[in-house]
Amino acid sequence: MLATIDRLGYRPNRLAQSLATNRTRTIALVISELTNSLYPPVLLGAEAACRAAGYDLLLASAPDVEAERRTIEVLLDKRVDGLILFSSSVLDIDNEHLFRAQRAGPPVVVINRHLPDDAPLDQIRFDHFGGARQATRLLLDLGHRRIAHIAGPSGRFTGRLRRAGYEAALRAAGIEPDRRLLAEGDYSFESGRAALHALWSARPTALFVGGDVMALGALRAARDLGAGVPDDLSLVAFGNPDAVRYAVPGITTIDLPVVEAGRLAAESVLRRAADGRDPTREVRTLATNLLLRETTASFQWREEASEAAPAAGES
Amino acid sequence: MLATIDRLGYRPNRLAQSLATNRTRTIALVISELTNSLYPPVLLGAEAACRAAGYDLLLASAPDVEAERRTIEVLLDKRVDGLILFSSSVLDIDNEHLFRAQRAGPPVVVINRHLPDDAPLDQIRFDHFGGARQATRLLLDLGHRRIAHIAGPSGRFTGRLRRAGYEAALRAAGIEPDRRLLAEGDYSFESGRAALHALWSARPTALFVGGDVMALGALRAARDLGAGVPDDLSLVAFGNPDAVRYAVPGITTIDLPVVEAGRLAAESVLRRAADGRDPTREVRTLATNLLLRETTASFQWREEASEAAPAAGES
DNA sequence: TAGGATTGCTGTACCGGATTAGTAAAGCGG
DNA sequence: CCGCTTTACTAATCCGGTACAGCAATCCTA
Repeated sequence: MLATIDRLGYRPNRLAQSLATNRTRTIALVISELTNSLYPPVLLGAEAACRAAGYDLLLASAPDVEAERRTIEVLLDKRVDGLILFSSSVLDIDNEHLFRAQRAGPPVVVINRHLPDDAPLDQIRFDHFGGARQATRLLLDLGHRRIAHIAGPSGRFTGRLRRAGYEAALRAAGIEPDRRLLAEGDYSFESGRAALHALWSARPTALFVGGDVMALGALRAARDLGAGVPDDLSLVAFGNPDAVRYAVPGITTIDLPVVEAGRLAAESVLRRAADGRDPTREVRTLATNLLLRETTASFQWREEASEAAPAAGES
Repeated sequence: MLATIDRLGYRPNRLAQSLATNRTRTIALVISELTNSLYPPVLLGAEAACRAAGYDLLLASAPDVEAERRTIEVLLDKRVDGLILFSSSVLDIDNEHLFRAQRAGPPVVVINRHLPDDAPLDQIRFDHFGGARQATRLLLDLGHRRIAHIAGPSGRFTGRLRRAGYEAALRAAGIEPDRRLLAEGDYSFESGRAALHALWSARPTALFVGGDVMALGALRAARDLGAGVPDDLSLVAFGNPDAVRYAVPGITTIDLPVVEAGRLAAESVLRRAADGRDPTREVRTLATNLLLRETTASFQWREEASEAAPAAGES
């Protein structure tokens, strides 16, 4: 009997099955920029968790909020059993459609999105503040005092939090953040390059860059300026180590646990899909990892001495 | 009446709808490596075409052939109306599952996959041979005679075709390809770097690299070797210009019309989804574009002259 | 104005399974 | 060996729509 079924190549019609059971055994992962190097590992983690639970994972792209709204509608129409969003870090977007989806539809979990702690859905966060503090501390521990920062856009919470972490670390070391040592970029290569050019007159000996691609730009700027890295300038980046993989020298990076984020998000959504409506909400914040590579070195007096005039001391 | 429907937020159950109509108004795009910089534009093109036709586009990942097989099963189970595959360029994979899907299920179209001309599905191809010939001709026209080539893996048809185009261009110019000017890489940065190091003793004045990331590696190698680009070595890459976006100098690249490939693939699959089973098969080959940037320059005698001994002439 | 054609609406049979009720067969203890 | 419970299989109903048939009402033309 079973052999016959197999021989005839029978496959139950999942549409009919889903219509009857009201479950599709499918989770959807909504991503914004396909190019973002953080996605592949997130997908990896989520996919593994889903397969382990016997669920399928579908992907959908949503380049902007409007597309996200549409995409979510489509996925709800397809009756997915769960929704994972890893999208925009923009601050002032309207998230009402997420709440509506979560209310009427399947469980929703967001990764790295700016939502209040008491938002009615599970959240996976990265510790941008702590990571930035970690980066800055490293530079402080190496003896640097004039530590510049190229921040992400202030319209993104990632940019804001990282800057806040940087400033907190400085203050904890008794250093008042210097306006002239701060620049803002837009996460692009060019903005990173321009930022370091602009900062250079303030004579930083170390630099914490709030984004991986911007760090590549800063590295280029250092070469433009004839500044040796790490001899004349120590550099720490924040972001995906894979994105800066081909840079020379290898950039010391604050790494985000993205695979784990994907896994946790999937597990979260799967649990809720199985257990029915559980009103409790989880907000988990994942710690960053420091990946020491070649762009960080102890502060050396010689550079300062070789300059025309030593900068006014600040301590 | 319609207002009431709207106010109550009624949405027809697509599962039931699809079960009854046997159509899901959904196309699936199967991708292998999420990191591949060619995907975003393909997605762009395919998505636009699908939306224009009122279809939804879903994504699914399939890192290897086994995963691809599974993924296709899942998508067939979901009763998608069409399947676009843009996956592996490996030569000796078993494509039987594709044919089976096409036979029993929705129309299938492949982008850049090694299949015989008479395979029972639509194909979108890139003119790897022509593009490589175009690249090599450019270098020939600039006066170069010692043109090296870093080929992709011979286990990939992309690697083979590009190498063939390179050799054809040389022969057409009366130059017999020189074994010592040929190296094979695996499309990785490191292999490109190592390849140019290995080729250097053969004194090339120009280099055609069969892959974008390998070209970055070659560029690095040139710097390792103290060779100025393009002064001492002209360089043309094959692949996605975006992938080498941040390289200095800007790498002259043979560009693939990926957006168009996505669009054509979607249109193809949509047409078949609508028109029913049409036994004719289309194989379309898309021409490449030459993107002139900064790594190509005319051959200058001075370099040869400055060398210890001129290479044995070949023409 | 009658007859045939077009239009509009209602009713019913599916689509392909899951679920549950219903029934027959088998198992069990007394 | 009988009556009751357990197990096995069959039949009916439902999931939420689509599609087509059937019929009444309206329209057109000769």
